[in-house]
Amino acid sequence: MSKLPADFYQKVYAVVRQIPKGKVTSYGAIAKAIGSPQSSRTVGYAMNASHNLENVPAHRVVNRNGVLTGKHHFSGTHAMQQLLEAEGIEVIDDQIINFEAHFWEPEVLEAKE
DNA sequence: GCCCTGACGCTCG
DNA sequence: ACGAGCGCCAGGG
Repeated sequence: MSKLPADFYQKVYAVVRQIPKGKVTSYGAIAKAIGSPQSSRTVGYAMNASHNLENVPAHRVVNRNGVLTGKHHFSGTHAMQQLLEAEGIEVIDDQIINFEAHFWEPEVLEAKE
């Protein structure tokens, strides 16, 4: 029942929206938080749709290497990097410096079966 | 209804 | 240690 694909998106948005300023997380962490650690790809896919939502700071979401893999999908070329730097996160060559220090692990949402 | 693509991640060579 | 390939889920043509 609550396993609808659309629900998957909502979960992703919910987690990303909870990312505090100056913090970042990875697709895999979100995927795991929503109960689908293997759906890391789908998480990124959901982020693409989240572009229409302002409540979803997609620029705070990077891959497990701390690389701005999705910056290419942003408005400009370094728009994502600019946003992260504005929050105090140092980004060089699409790579977040001290990624671990800025890493924020999302809380696991309770799946309502 | 089938095939391909995609903002990832892990395993194998 | 590095590179290539496969698996995962969902959407679009």
